[in-house]
Amino acid sequence: MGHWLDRFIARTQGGVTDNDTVDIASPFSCPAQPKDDALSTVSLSVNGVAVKTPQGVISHPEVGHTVVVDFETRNAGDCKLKPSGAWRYAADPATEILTLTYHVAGEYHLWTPALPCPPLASLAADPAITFVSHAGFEQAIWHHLMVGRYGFLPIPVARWHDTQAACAYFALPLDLERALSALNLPVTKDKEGRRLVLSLARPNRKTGEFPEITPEIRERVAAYNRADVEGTIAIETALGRLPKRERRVWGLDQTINQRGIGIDLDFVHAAKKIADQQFGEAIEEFRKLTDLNPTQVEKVRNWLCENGTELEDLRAETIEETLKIELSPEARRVLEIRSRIASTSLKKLDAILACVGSDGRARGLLQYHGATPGRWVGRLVQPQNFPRPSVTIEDPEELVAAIKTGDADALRKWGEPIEVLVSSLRHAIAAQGDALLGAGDFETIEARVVLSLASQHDKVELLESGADVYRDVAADIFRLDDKAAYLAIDKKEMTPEQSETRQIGKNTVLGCGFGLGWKGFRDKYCKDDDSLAQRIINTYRTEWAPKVPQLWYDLERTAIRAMQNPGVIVAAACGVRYRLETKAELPFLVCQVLNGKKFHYANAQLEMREGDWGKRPAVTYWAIKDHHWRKVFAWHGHLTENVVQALARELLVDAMFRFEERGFPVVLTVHDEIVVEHPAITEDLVKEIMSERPQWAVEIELPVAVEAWSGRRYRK
DNA sequence: GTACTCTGCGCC
DNA sequence: AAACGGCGCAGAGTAC
Repeated sequence: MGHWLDRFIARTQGGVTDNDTVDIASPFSCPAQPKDDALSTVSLSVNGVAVKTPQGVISHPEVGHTVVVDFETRNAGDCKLKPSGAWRYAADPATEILTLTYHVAGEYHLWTPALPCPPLASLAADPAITFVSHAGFEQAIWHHLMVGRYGFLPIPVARWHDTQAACAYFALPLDLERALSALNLPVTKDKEGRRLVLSLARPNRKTGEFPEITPEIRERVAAYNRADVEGTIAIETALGRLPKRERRVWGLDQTINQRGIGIDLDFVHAAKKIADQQFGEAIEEFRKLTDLNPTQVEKVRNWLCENGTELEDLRAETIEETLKIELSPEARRVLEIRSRIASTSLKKLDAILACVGSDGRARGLLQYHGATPGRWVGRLVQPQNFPRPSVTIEDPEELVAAIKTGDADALRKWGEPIEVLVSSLRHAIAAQGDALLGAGDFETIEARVVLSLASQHDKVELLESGADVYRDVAADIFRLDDKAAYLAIDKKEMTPEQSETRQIGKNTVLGCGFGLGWKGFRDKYCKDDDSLAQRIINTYRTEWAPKVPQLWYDLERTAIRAMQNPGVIVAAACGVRYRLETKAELPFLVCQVLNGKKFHYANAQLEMREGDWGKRPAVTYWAIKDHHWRKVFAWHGHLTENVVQALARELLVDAMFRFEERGFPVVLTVHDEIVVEHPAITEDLVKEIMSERPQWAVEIELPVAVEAWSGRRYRK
């Protein structure tokens, strides 16, 4: 092993190179259980004037430098928190604060908008004080209401700590209640309080008036409010602060979420007008034929069955196949409409309108460390799953101009109007003022990382040489008659069908890299052909990339050894290390990748499992799965995927910091893609900034390739 | 009304 | 020597 691995091990001998040190203020230390009961504290400390701590006596160095805050609010208008997000909601003039509970120096205090509050004001003014809250809501309310309406001083991001970000980092549930429960901390379930707060944001059905906030109601809300502060303190005490580098990443996340991304509202309104009209017509026609809604899956299936067409499901692919055979005209029409209507992508237009601010920017679209290995996940508009265009047009502005006419017929020269709209959805995002968007993505990054980690260098080189391995694999899967001709097509000249075939080849290479079995492959790509699926999977594992399966099994063995030896760092051949640690009295399997970045498997256990190959140990952990906190098996493919995604995320984060340092504000990230907004951004600059490699990538001989563009509008 | 499950769809 | 890729959202239907 005379290569990078030796150097790596030599460099890191003696333990974990830990970049995970705490960098802000002092650890939080105050009792999770208050001494006083809720109501006495509430009534005795309204607006910060505590009986035991008279106004003016609170001196900041003695309070642990920390204030834990939680707001209860309502909107006596039509702005809803969930679709609008915290920033639009907080900026809405009809949003009002019901109560603010804050905890400082071991005591709970209540603030309401009625009175000034000198102690709270001086806490906000003191740069040494950190404000702690669960999620970004409190920051948004502070900015728009406490500062904007009540004259408190602003609290910059650097002075906030987010317990939800800590939950995300440790791969715990993000909502307060389930995070507490996962950590075995006491959970206060105040369903009545919750109902009360919700009811205050709804007008009375008879009178149409919003409920009046009486002192009694406010007192009840305050009790509910206090429970959330208690919960936030409990999380803070259990998890502490983010490690240094992650604290920086979170700070960048907050900056991106708060700066928002530019929206072309004229475009969105016009697109929505066409979409509503087209959907309206299609649904009406569908109703005439079936007396049903196209979205009623089970009922539509029954209707089709009664009309002579039996379908196992109504997925687009199934419908596409069915349309190839002979059908009654009615059934054909029903299927055509259904497949068009089923795409809910155009709902993004509504999602954009719900969360965009009065300055035309949408905020809060990303969740820090949303996935186990640390990638962001999308929120509100879900900017990470914009449809890839099926209709491609040289100049987006021509298409945008056509959509802005609001006339569906203006789109027909490119195709069916709904399909054209779906294809153009990304263009709703646009640079503002004289700025441009610049975007770059790391080409085939996951395949490169997994092959590099596995030391399958011949295939890394193949990818680097620009060979289209995806098309190569696709040609095999679909047994294309003229493979050479397919490989020879210029990528930009490919028909949608040819691109789609290539996309399947891409998914295959990715899936195979992460342990996809032949049955899984068969069900996805070749339903009736066991032997083809077996052949392809077998070829990948034994001929194409034989070192990759070794990587899987090594990672799994290493994780199991770490589980068997609590506290001991166990390294895999690729340099990735695992250790079973205890955090908040729970076992966490910690995985540390090549640059020191850690990610976590909460409540990890070793379990003997009966499989096809006899009884063997398996790692289990707990994660949110289908909205539930439940046990999950960490099988080899899963462990490998997590490691690869963590490394890909680190490359991305490094590049995001480089953009910011060079003055190019990042406005979006989509896993392997970064979007910045600046008048001077160019394709070449994006490539230059993103192509720089960190030392670890050089050491594992991981080449990065960046595909980039710049322009006024977001596009693929 | 709210919470949950299921189907379906989109991206990486 | 060997499985189940990850993620969020919309809408329908159901239970409470």
